[in-house]
Order: sequence, then C-alpha cells, then structure tokens
Amino acid sequence: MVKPGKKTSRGRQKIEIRRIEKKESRQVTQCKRKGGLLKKASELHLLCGAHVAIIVFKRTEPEGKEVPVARRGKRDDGGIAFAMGTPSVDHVLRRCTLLHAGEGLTAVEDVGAVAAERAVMEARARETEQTRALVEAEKARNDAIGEKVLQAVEVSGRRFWWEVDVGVLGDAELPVFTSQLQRLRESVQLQANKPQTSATPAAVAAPWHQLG
Amino acid sequence: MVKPGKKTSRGRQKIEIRRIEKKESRQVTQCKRKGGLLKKASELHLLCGAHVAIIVFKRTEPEGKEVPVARRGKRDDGGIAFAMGTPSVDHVLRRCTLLHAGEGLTAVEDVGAVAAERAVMEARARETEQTRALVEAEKARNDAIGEKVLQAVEVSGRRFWWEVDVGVLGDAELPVFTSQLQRLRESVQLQANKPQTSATPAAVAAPWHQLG
DNA sequence: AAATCTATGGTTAGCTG
DNA sequence: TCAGCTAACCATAGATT
Repeated sequence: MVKPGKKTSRGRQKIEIRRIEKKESRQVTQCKRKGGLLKKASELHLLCGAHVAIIVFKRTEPEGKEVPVARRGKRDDGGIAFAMGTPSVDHVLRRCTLLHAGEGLTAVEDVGAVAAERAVMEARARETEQTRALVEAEKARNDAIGEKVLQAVEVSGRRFWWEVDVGVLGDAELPVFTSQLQRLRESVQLQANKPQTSATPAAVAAPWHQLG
Repeated sequence: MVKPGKKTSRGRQKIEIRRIEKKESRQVTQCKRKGGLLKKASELHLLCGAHVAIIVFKRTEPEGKEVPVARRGKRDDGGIAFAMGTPSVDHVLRRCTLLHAGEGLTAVEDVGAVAAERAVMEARARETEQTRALVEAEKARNDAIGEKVLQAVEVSGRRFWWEVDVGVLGDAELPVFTSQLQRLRESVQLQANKPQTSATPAAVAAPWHQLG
C-alpha cells in the first residue's frame, strides 16, 4: 500500500562511481551488479561466440568482529565468495564435466576454444531452454570440486592463478593436481632448452587494457 | 543529412540472445559489449570493492581463408584477442608492475586482496582521474609481458589456467615462471603428507554457478 | 536477508559520415 | 573500419514487503 501523495519509487537514481559507504546498500548493489555482470558475459558469449571468463571476489566484510590491527596488511580482508562464468555458466560446467571424467580439476575455466565446443555452443543457442535441465544435474556433481579449486586459488599469499593453496584441496584431488603440475613443469623444462623466437609486437590501444 | 519522412535512427532494437549470424554486426556487437562488460566490472569494483577478473577471447573468424577440415576439432578456431580487467583495468596493471619488478609474470590477474591494495583502491576512488595519467606509463611497460602470458594461456591443448603454453614465453620470462612452478610444486608435495581436513560444504544456489 | 516494484539512468542496435 | 548518433531496450537505486 502506497500512501497517497508519496511516490512508491523514485526509480533509479544517478550515483557516482565510487565506493558506496553505506554497508548494506553496498552489499545489495554488489549482489545486483554481480548478477548483471554475469548476464552480460553470458550474452556476449551467446551473441558473438566469444569465450569469457569472470571471477568476482565478493568483499565479505570482517562481519561484525573487527580484524586485529596486527593482522592488517597481511590477509585480513574479506571473503572469497565469488562467482565464475565463461561463455555462459553452464557452458563452463560442460567442460568441467569433461575434465571431471579423469583428467584433473578445473573450475575457473580453461579459456580458449575448440571447434567441437563451438558446435555445442551453436546448438545451445538454438535450444537453450531444453539443455538447461540436463546441465543442472552435472552442475551438482561439479560444485564440490569447483569450490575447492576456487578456494585454493584464494590462497593466503596468492600471486598467480596457478599458485593455488593446495591446503584446501582434499586427498582425492591433490594427486591429480600434482601430476598436472608435474607435466607442466616437464613441459617447461623442455621448452627452456629451445631457442626462443618471441613474436608478438605488443600492440596496445583501447582505454581498456587490451591485447591481441 | 536525413531525408524528411525517414527517421535517422530506429534506436535500439530488441534482439534475441542467440548467435548473431551477420558477421559484421556480430563483430561490432562484440566490440561494443566487450567494452560495456569491462566497464561494468570496473564499476562493480569501485562501488563495492569486489575484486573482479575478466578474460574475453574475441572470436576472430578464420578470416577469409577457410580452415582445412582436417584440422577441425584440433585448434583451428579464432584468435586469442581478448581483454582483461580486474577491479578496474589500471588497478590490475598496478599489480602487474609489482610483479614486473622481479617476481614473475602475471597478466590474467592474480585475484585476491591484500589490505595494502584496498588502500590503493580507496585512494583511487577519490582521485580516479588524477592517477589515470600515471598509470598510462606503466601500462605500456606491462603490455608486452601481459600479452605473452595471455598467449601462453591460449595454448594448443590448454586445459587449465596453470597449464600455459610455455613455448610462447620468451627467454627472460621462462626462468621466472619455472621457479614459480617449482615453488608451487614443493608446496604441493609438502601438503600432500598432511592429513586433510577438507572443510567446505559445497553450497550451491543461484542460476549462476556461485560458490561461497 | 531476500523478493518485488517502478521510475530513471545507462547501454546499445541499427544507421550514418 | 571506426566514431558518432538516437531512440528504445534494459539494468538497477531506492523503496516497500
């Protein structure tokens, strides 16, 4: 019920793009905009076939109890909560499933494309609704492993994406992850002995840091 | 000059979220929406302090010459072209600079937060315009290295973010990358012997694959 | 805390130069 | 090809439940 003479809503108000001080509305906005961002990413993928990966580290406030000053500057800040997507989220999950079947763990998306995947994508564009249900089942199976890897990424001293916090990984995942790394390292060692013909002229342009 | 009786523009039209078949407009849309996506990500960061990482692999068509059918299914598809951001792009670049100074390479963003970074962010929120110019200089220096790592990620058989195509890295970067991996591996080996208390109940929810 | 509502602000599809 | 335009679509701030 709306009081007469008082508008129900002022509609969207213009705001400056600077930290929202009011904690509550900051969280609401974060939630809303995170959703919007993911939707946009999904659309970009569906419309243009571009592969998109997104990670959002939600900033969970110290939630009530203030962080001791002593720990400041180390890693007292917020939570890991986040969201990830790629083309569109279920698309990512498909890839996860592939890997799930014996290769290793992924979660944050591997980025890149294969012709086969393009086919899948195009198919989905025609039957988005149909496939959704099927994907739901797979999703459940992948959530556990996905969460672990992502927590791993949000490691204490994390620097790079490949510098995960192995402590978060369970007994089952660790060996796989380890062997993956082993393979990578061997590959690196191998390449290190080859003469490097570094191409790539490093082109720059847009206001957005854009490469390639 | 607009002919009388004929509107200059029909304005934005409603479109279905499915692959845009017309190649040209697909590319235009991709470009526009990529920009929009990055802007949104930046805003999410500035408004809420969330850390955001985005990678967009622009889908460069086989451009004229069709790809031999034989290579289909392997890695014939488009280019790597992409864009990446985090909080806001220049924020990422700052971190890159840090690493640039001796630690290793980043580019795709390391994700996560340190109190010091938060300070920087808040400072930026108050003087976004001022700092921009300064950042420009650093940007140039980081483009080369950034591009290489990103190319590396877009590797032939790429599977995970940490499974980069070391062949793309130059002589200078390789050793650093290698040692980074070494450290990670040692860490893994170490953790492998500890009893694992895998926490994380694997909570799921939103239509968007959301963890934490 | 989460879902719904609505007026606006902001984004962008299709043109044009 | 790329920048600019404009109308219309879409996202969302703030309020209400």
